[in-house]
Amino acid sequence: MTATAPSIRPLRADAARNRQSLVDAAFDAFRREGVHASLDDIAKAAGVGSGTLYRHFASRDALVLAVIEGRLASLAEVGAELATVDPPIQAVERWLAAYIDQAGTFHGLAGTLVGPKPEEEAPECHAARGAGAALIERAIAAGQLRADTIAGDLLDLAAAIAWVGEHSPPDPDRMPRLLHLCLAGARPPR
Amino acid sequence: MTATAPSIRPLRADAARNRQSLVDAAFDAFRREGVHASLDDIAKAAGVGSGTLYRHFASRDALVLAVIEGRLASLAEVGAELATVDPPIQAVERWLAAYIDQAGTFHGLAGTLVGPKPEEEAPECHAARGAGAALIERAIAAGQLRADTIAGDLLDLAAAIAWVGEHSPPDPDRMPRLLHLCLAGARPPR
DNA sequence: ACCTGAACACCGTTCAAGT
DNA sequence: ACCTGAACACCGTTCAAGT
Repeated sequence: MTATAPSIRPLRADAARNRQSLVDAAFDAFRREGVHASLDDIAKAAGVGSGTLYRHFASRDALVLAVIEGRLASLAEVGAELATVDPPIQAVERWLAAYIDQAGTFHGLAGTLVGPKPEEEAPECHAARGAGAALIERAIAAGQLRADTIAGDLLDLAAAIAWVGEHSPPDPDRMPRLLHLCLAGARPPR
Repeated sequence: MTATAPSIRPLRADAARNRQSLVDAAFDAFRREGVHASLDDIAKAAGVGSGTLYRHFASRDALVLAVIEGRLASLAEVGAELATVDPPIQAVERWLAAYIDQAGTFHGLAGTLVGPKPEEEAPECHAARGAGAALIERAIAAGQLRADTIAGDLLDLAAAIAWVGEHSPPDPDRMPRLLHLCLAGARPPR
């Protein structure tokens, strides 16, 4: 299931409006209370019946994805831009830092991003992670990461670092430090 | 709040029995459904009223801690035993592997263990993490970890690795691999 | 001192009835 | 085609009444 695959036919005008209201209301609620905010309250805040929420979003994850869709897309773009930045390992570090940053937008979001099962991974999520993986492969090819580095390991570790951030007292230095540590561990022996 | 600090006076016999039934029932439920299993069901399975559960355990975390108390204690013991194992970095790796392993006992348990706020950290949890920190300090003193390594960083990364495990398809090689990567990142530059 | 279980407020999800 | 909101099953938490 590809989570809110937009139907080929456009939505009826009122349905499109409702959908957008739900996404807006969800953004507010997630920012205030995390991704486990009450769906009922979101529907109320959007001014629609709860059934309408379920009609548009089959699951909580689908709604979360819809809310961060744009951010995931820009993460993919950033990846494309960084593809020419040298040294390659720097590009990787910058991109992963951005990924961690995005994963910290809402409390609980890291759990939506980690280890997606291929068959149920949303396309935007796949694109974003693919962009990161490409940068990692480039750094491997340049000999700046071990040849046996697994891109998924570093992506999931980045999500895990964001998760640590959700459970720690705020410390702006900590997450870059943890990221740097993980990347250092993936450098080739010299 | 130190979570289920055992009162000085022993419990009445029936209360002690109820408490143990609750811990046993919770263990089963957590193993089957993770640490977010229904507290009502646990009380039912233990054959007590739900109020009794709340009387013995002020919060879900307190119940979780009571269930893993023994495992945390043995983690502290293992730490003491490893304090003479050489090389020190090996002792650290073995202990953190055990920590990750324990954190994987129940789905959701990693979240109970990560980044505990000092003032509300349970004593058993404090003892276990202290044992790990001691091994880390020893490895630092031996020059096998960077001098600026922060023990809490490695402990939380270990919990984070266990969390990744909760969200990935089972792969027995992955978590040792991720741990090894993190430790490699904390080795001194040479 | 401790236990019970009804009561309350809340939440996710479905679906018959409406437009 | 889409929306509404009542209905259902469930859950955490409290507390008056009991022993």
